[in-house]
Parts: sequence; structure tokens; C-alpha cells
Amino acid sequence: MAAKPDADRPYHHGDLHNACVKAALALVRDAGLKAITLRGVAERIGVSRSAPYRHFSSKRDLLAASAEHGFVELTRQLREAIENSGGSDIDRLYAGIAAYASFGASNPDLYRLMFGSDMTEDEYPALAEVGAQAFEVLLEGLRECQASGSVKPDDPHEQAVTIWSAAHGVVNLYIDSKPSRVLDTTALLDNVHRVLATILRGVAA
Amino acid sequence: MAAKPDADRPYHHGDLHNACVKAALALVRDAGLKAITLRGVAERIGVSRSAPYRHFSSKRDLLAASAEHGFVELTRQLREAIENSGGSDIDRLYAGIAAYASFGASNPDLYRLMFGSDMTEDEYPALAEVGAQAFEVLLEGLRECQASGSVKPDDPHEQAVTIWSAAHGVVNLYIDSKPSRVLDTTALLDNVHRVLATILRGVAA
DNA sequence: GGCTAATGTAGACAGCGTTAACATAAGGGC
DNA sequence: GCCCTTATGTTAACGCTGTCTACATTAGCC
Repeated sequence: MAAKPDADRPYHHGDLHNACVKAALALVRDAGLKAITLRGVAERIGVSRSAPYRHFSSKRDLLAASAEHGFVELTRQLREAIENSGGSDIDRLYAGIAAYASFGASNPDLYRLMFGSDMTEDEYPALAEVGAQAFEVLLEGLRECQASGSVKPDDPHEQAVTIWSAAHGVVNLYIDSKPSRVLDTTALLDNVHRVLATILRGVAA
Repeated sequence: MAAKPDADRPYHHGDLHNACVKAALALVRDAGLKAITLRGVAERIGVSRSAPYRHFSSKRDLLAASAEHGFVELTRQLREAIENSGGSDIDRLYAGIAAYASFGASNPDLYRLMFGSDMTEDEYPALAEVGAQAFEVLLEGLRECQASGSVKPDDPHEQAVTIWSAAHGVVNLYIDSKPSRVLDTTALLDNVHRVLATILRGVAA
């Protein structure tokens, strides 16, 4: 039904796996996380409903693959922001964290997909791997700051978790600013800087 | 079908509204957020599938009412923790924040329901109201700390948002500890204290 | 050139939220 | 005490969803 016997389109798609992920990412960007539907993905590509099942054993699998893509892109943006930032070590660290918050604020539903869906490390080790790589960027920044003496020589892993927690909280509160009586949008952007500044002050040497 | 013509049970339930919320809260506690289904709620109560629609115009409405209940309970636990905590103003504040984190860690799916579902203030003003009341507890604590000079005399509202962001991030990272390669459960509990200590240090006078 | 495995299709199933039409009971006005 | 309005509960259906099974098509290797 969804797949018309179009003479143009060959019977086999060629790269349906990637096409599904791309379609899912487009859907989550345009219409939100809840709008992702396997049927919608298939239709968007112009393929039958059950075709995606040749590449993903379940909807969860497709979502995990899409989340994986999100983490890769996040890592890329973090590295880019750090590279493009001149200044001291701590400035570069701050630029990375700001890029993290910016990514979450710009892609709220993707961010929710990446973190909110309960996909365990056991189920999706590849997803955990790309998540750990994003974390690694933060760790590198902290190690540099420690080397130059601008950050306390505590366990950088613990410091990174602390910073990440704060950034995660700011982003989440921004994304689902529930009691909006408390938080409006402009105040939230200020909040990003305030929380991060407070945390960095606590970590600084 | 779900509602057998039981002679014991009267045709009218009497308090189906509250029964639905209670059933939804029980479901979210026992089987997770995704397990909440209107049919399941109705069956659990022993009432027909469409009966809840006499009290909630949609599933979202029921979820909002359940989230409201969660915020009321959260506020109660915060006040209780603060009252039962002796010590200085700042100790009491810390006790409140720890109770907040504990609530989130103990009721992960309820916490997700309270914050993760995208229910706007316009749609559900009562929900926003109880959310603001929980926030008010934090504000009171901060004002007391400012009065006794143990916290900087900055805008307490901003301070509260900063603290809340950090606590929210810790709880969220705990709940959906996605890259669990980075964070294990015991480390997360330590993380709660570390982040809050860092933030409080940044706020302290 | 033909066999095997990979990939895509068609059709069905149960479970979901939601609605419309109908059944029952509660409560107030006479 | 009766009746009528209204609130509440039931039944049956609709369309949408994820998923499975049986079948069709094609790519790639011998």
C-alpha cells in the first residue's frame, strides 16, 4: 500500500538502514519524539511497513540507532566548539560545556531520545560506547586544565560527572520547563551560565 | 467485559476520579511509566474501559492529575525532611535538597512523569501551581539562610533555580544513567553529595 | 546459469486511545 | 411518592500502532 510499484524505484532500496535512521531523526526534529512511528518512517522513505524489520528487530532498535547518531553529532559539536575557542584552558572547557547546553536546547526531542529512553548498556553497547566518547571530550578538557593548574588536582572523572550533572540539569530543566511559573525562557539561558559558572568556581583551583 | 455484573459492586463507583489517579500511581510505581494504560487503569479498578472518560477527557489529563499528586507528595517530603533536620540553616537547606534527590531516586518513573511529560502551564495550571509550591519550599530555605547570613544576599529566586538545576541534573542522570560505563549506582549517590556540596559552596557567603 | 541468502511486500493480529449510542442510577421539583 | 434531568457506567466500534507470518523479488556467489 505504502509502497507503490513505482517503476523508478528499484525493488531493493540499497541503504535502508541509514535511510531509516535519517528519517527517524528528521521526524524527531520536525514533529517531536512522540511522532516517531515505524509506519511513518517507512512511508517517508517510500517502502513497505515491514521493510524496516529487515534492519531493526524492533522500534527500540531504531531509536537506539538514532540516539547513537545523536551522540556522535554531539561529540562532533563539542570538539568543534573547543577547537574554535581560543583563550585559556578553562575558557575552552567552558566553551565545550556551553556547546553541550546549546546542543540540548537546540534539539530537545533528540536530547530526550538520547537520554530519556531507557536503553540499557547491556542491550545497546554501541550506544553506551558513543555516549562514553562524548564524556571523554569533557574528561580531556578537565585533564588539560589540571595540567595547567587551573583546576584542582582531584579525580577528573568525578569532576567530569559533577559538571555533567549540572549541565544535564540545566538542559533538562530548559527542555521540560515544567513549572514555567518559576522559569521563563530568557531566564533559563541566564541559568545556564550561572550554574556552570558556579560549578566551575567550585572546581577551579 | 472488564466490568462483570458483580452483584457486590454498585453500578456507580462513588469516587472513580481518585481511584483512577491511585491506580495510575500504583501502575507507574510497579511497572513503569510506559505501563500506564487507560485500559489497565480501568481494569485494575474493575470498571469499563470508557468509564474513566467521565472524569478525564484524555489520558494526558489523567497523567497530569497523577503528576499533580506527585508534586504534592514531593512538597510534603521536603517539608518533613527540613523540619526533622536539626542544625544550622544551611544544614536544613541541605537536608531538603537531599530529600529532593532521594525522592527522585526512589520514584524514578513518577519523577519522569512529573517532569518529562510535556504538559504546559496553560494546559494544566493546577499542575504548575503544585510545582511552584515545591519550588517555594526551596525558596523559603534560601531566604532563611540569607537572613542568618550563611548565604550570599543575591536574588534568592536565581539561587533557587541554580540549586534546583543541579539537583535536577543529578537525579536525571541517576534515573536514566545512560552511559552507565561512566556512572554506576554507588558512584551516583556520591555524586549527589558532591554536586550539591559544590553548588552550596558557590552560593555560601 | 542456477542456488541461496538477503531484502522488500502483503496481510493479518492484538493492544492502544478515543468516541458514539445506549443503560443505569442519583437527586431535586412537583 | 413520582418524574425528569443529569451524572455516571457499559458496549461496541473506529483508526492507529508495533509486530509477526507467508510470500515475492533480487543480489551475489558457485
